[in-house]
Amino acid sequence: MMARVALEHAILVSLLEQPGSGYELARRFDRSIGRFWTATHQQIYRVLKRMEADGWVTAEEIDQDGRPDKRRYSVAAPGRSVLTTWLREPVQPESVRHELAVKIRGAAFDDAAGRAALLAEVERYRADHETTLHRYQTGEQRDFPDPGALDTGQRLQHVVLRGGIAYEQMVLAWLDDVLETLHGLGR
Amino acid sequence: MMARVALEHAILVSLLEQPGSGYELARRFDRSIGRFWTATHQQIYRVLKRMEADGWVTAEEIDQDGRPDKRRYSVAAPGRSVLTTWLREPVQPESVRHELAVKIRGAAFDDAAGRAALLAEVERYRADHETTLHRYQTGEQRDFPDPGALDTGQRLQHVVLRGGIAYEQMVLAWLDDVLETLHGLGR
DNA sequence: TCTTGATATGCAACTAGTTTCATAGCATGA
DNA sequence: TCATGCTATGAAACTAGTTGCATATCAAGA
Repeated sequence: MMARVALEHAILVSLLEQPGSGYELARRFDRSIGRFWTATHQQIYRVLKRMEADGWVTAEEIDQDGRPDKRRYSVAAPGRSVLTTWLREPVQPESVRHELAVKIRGAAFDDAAGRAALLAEVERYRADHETTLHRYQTGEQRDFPDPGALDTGQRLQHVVLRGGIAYEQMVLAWLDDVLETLHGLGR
Repeated sequence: MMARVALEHAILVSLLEQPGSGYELARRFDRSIGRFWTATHQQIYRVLKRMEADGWVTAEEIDQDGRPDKRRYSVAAPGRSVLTTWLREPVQPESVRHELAVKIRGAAFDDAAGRAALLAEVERYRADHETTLHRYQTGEQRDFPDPGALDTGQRLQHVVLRGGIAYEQMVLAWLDDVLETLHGLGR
């Protein structure tokens, strides 16, 4: 039993890369880690409590002046061994929840007004992905200016980021195809 | 409240395209619909019961000789109006759960043996995606041999399938990049 | 004959994830 | 001064999704 769990492992990786508070983790899940694993702050706080109780992570209270205190978490030895065990297990297929694709097929059962509304939504959605792509590309130039001079961890982070960039570029090209197809229905 | 729900909507679209039993839906979710929305047969049977109770779908008992009876579901008027309402709501960002990406970043905290094991997993994973791509391409040639002569529903299904193909091609190219990067760490 | 596998449906128990609400200090700008 | 927004954590209630088990028919092959 157990085996796929998942959020725990993403948190362990993130804390090994850089210890931090629940709040900081939530922001990372909105940014870098969130590219391939999403989580709300509620879930993160809950899972961190459980991981602390199980001895996978340790917490340190940090007084901050001007701001509320925070609890900085770090990975403990048992957490690290949980992670390495998990790393050697077979990779599960990625799971996709692509609402837009469902809506596009659903548009066949709506009228012209509905398809026009969908078209506008696709354009908004495209703009969001364009913003995301630019953010990734800016991050790449900032964090990996000299790809020849990276250590192991940085090279692995870089190849994952390149995956995010390739994904966004693919999505943008596909959305152009979708827009053209939706326009073509009207003719 | 309510609004994102989701599996219900994917089932409504699938049943509008073609009425069918829970079992048949589960197979479609393993194949075509499953490209962008996954669900187990348990979840599908449970949601179908609820949708039937809410009057979104109607069921018809079908006797089959040689096989167990089945219940064929069709979308009823209230279900159709639920769907069109949902179609006009803003599209939620797709949610990605990409375990492999977490493991790649995690590999920075494992030893050479762990990275070698990951490399083998990435190769197996790549073979799976190659199979998926071939299945999509075969399906495309079978279902859309003449892209000029398609009705609205088929054009929309086709553009979603092209998205699946573009996704698989992008994944394969990225996995080659990952393999090269993992090999490069050993040198 | 016996096993395996496909068709076909479902309950029960569990785990994961979301939403709503609450609290509290300080900074910034209108 | 007042509203807004960011930092920071959390409880409670709910919804969604997974896993394990159970059942039954029939076909195909060992």
